[in-house]
Amino acid sequence: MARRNDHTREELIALTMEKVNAFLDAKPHHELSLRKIATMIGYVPSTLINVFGNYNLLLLEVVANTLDELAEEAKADVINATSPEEAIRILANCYLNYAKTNPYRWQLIFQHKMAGEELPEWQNKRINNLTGMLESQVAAMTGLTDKTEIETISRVLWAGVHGITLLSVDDKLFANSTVGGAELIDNLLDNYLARWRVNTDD
Amino acid sequence: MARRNDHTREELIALTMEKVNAFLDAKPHHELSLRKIATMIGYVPSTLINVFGNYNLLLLEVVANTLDELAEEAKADVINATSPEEAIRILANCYLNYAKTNPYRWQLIFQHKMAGEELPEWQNKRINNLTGMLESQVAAMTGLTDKTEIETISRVLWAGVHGITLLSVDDKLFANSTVGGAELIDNLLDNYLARWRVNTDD
DNA sequence: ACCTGAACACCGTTCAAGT
DNA sequence: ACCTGAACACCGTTCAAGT
Repeated sequence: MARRNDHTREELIALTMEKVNAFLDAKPHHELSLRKIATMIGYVPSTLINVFGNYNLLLLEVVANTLDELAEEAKADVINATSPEEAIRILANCYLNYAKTNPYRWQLIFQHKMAGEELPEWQNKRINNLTGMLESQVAAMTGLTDKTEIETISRVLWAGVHGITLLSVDDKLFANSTVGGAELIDNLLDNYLARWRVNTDD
Repeated sequence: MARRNDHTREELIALTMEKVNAFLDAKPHHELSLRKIATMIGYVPSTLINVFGNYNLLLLEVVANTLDELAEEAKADVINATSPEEAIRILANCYLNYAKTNPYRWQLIFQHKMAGEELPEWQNKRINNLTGMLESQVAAMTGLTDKTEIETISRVLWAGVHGITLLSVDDKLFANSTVGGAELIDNLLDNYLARWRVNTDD
């Protein structure tokens, strides 16, 4: 293949993201490779290394895209909430639904390892953005002011929903009955949140 | 290397498990490879394929070993429980502690993918054995008889503890404060189990 | 019949050679 | 100066050749 200059650096990034996301709509990320991506976009592996630094950083870019998409959906969904508790429930179901409809992209977020390197600051920001949404609703619902307490409750909720989603997407619930992820999330929230629920009859 | 017959098939399996477990005490499984294992035990890659079928099945054997070890520890720990709720708490902490002390072996259980092939029956048995321990304690604590309800509660507990453990081992809790896995598990159980706790003052 | 060396088709990354 | 072809050091798996 001769020297190519059909695309700018930005176009190459966009093209790569597009093709990788399309691939992850159908197949898990462990069937993907740098060389396959290079073929998909009509360039050579070393071109991708040139643009992204290495394969790990390319995947991190994909993860960033996915987190942005998830955050957008979450923001669009919580608008309809009429109470903080409903907002928490909407966020939890949004998380499960996103993972169920985009299993391979969602799995990549958590199966992606930085292999020694530090997570870039912009990635931490993205995650703090998501956890921040939850924390503000927890604060509003419970009326608590202690930061550590709000953080603890938010982490428990997130870990719980995350665990249910994970086992649900991986089909590792091993339930003999037909208990699905949505029912488990309902059960978790019904009972865990009961402690802080303000009596609506007051 | 000349033809080797120093070990029986069983000795080769035991030798492999020993070396792999030792490796996973220090390094994550994604730094492991069939070829490295072969070198470790002084054999050739194709010998391992001959014994285990393929690399995936070799790792599955390691996972089985780990699950057995975890089940043993869990069994040894619950004996000291003076109530079903305490048993649940012990099981949860045993899970977290095992994962914390053997992070790379624990990660392998859930990061290992069968790549299309079905999970063997003996592996399902091992997992049912572990979830069964939890279900019987949930049944004892709540006094519920509905199988689906017991299963739901058990799955929520497991997913919750699993999620907390996962984020804790991966250092993905992103907590600014010093909230650790143990505190989160306590918080989850304190509040989630409250609904079914029999008043001890009665 | 059983075991394995060599070959095969991959992989991510490097860097000298070309434009 | 910038881009990339070819090379490098890996990977899991196959199977013909050897014992």
